[in-house]
Amino acid sequence: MSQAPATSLQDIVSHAKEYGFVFPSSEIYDGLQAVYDYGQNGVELKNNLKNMWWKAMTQLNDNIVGIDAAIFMHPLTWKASGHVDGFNDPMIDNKDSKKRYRADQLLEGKAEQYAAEGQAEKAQELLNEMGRLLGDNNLEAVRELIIAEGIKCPISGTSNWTEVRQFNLMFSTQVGSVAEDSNLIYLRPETAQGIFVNFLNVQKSGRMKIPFGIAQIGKAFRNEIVARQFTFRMREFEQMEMQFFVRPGTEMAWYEQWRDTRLKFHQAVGLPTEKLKFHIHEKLAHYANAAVDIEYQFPFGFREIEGIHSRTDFDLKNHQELSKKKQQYFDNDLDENGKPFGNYIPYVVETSVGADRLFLAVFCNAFTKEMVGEGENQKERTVLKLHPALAPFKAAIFPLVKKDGLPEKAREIEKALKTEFRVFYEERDAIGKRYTRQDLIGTPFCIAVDYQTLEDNTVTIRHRDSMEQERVHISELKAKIGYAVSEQRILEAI
RNA sequence: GCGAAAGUAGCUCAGCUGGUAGAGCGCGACCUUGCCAAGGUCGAGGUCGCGGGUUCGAACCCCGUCUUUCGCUCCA
Repeated sequence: MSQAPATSLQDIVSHAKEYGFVFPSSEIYDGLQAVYDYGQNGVELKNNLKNMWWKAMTQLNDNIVGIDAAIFMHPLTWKASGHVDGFNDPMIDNKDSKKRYRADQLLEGKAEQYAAEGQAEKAQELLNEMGRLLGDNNLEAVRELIIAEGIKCPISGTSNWTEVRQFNLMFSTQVGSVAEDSNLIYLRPETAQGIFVNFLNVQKSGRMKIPFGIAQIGKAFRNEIVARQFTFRMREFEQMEMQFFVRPGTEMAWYEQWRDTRLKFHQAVGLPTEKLKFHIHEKLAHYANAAVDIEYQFPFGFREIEGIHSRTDFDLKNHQELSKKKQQYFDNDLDENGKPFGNYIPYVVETSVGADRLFLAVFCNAFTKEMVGEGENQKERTVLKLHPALAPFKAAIFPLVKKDGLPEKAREIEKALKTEFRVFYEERDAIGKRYTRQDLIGTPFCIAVDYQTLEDNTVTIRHRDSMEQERVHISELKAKIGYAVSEQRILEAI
């Protein structure tokens, strides 16, 4: 038995394109970097994943409801979230080493050096000056300050710096049909804020009691410095986020619970335990007091597919401040002294999955090259071993040959099944070729209609992963396929 | 943004020291065919990423440009 051939990301990218899962955006115009389109099979798989997530959140938890907020939001939203101030990093390159640094980090490093040398005052002065210049957006002065401080590139040892440039995380656009009157607004860089600004709307209209959650699936947009690794980093991507509102002080318990629940979800959709791990953030973002990523082992290494963050009351507190609208909740539950917990701004535990990353993880995991057959008949087979509930097509129906009434019989079966499952009918080419085509797109079952079918109404079901066949009566098909492809199997495993 | 490599049929790729483009698979039609990419016959499909230059002549040499991949920088 020879070894199964190694698979690379390149194989997966090619397969995704060849079989209608993912196409490069605007390919006829040479493409658009870091943007991809989902094809006829990709959209099915992605929709199935999104649907599983939606049900895992809203159907399995009676205290979680969903919303669908707009992509456009009031500009102050991004002031409150910290995206305007927090993610505009000034960048500078060293011309000799070609290394890029964050200008503020270079200056902070220098300040630390002063502090270590006992010149605390000088260190503070430098930081103040830097803060002032960055506040004024005076990038040229920041560069001059770096040069004046004699900061050198650790690699090249020179001060041959380029100008300082701003890295813009958010995409902006104009709202208002007349150019002069229009306002600059941003395409949302995360869906979370659509949930936060609707926190009270949902809480009041749904009579929600803490703890409760709001789930949302939607597009978000970010400028990436580099876009690599296929759909792992895209400028336009889709998030599946759930913000869970809790009483302050209870957030760590909920954080741990959601961390474990979310891991189970990824296992339930078919990602193997040994390819998943937690990665705990040591350095926390400006809004979090605890953060962990669920990482999947892609062909290019372990990478984040989901983040679970304890966001404290950072977002709601800032929205309250900027909007001047109270974001408080009155908690009627009684504390240990028998008094209501009363008014507070809830703490938030966030679970945030990249739909595209989950898709890529599931696709990479399903993509299998294996050797089948014995001796001289041994050959390579490529098969997408998707969880049956996620597969674009649930079953394919083939008449063994295109004559003698077999196609008519097969069409009858197709008609009976198509209202329940997405099925594929094909009568051309040799049946082996048809089986192979279905393997390539991950169809779990192939139903073959042969001469025996005409006599006793039985067909063969060929199983994708084992390639084994079993003969069943036509009347059993719905139950047999239905169980295998049911979402219930996934939801029960969470 | 820097460095390196690549761009030829739907896909994977070949194409020598410059001489008007090829294979395999796939695709379409027909014939054959009783279960794992089956055989046969015929057929469609390419201004060789784009623009310029050198040359009698460029897929090939030179310059520019775009796109992709890998590495570095960044990563909420």
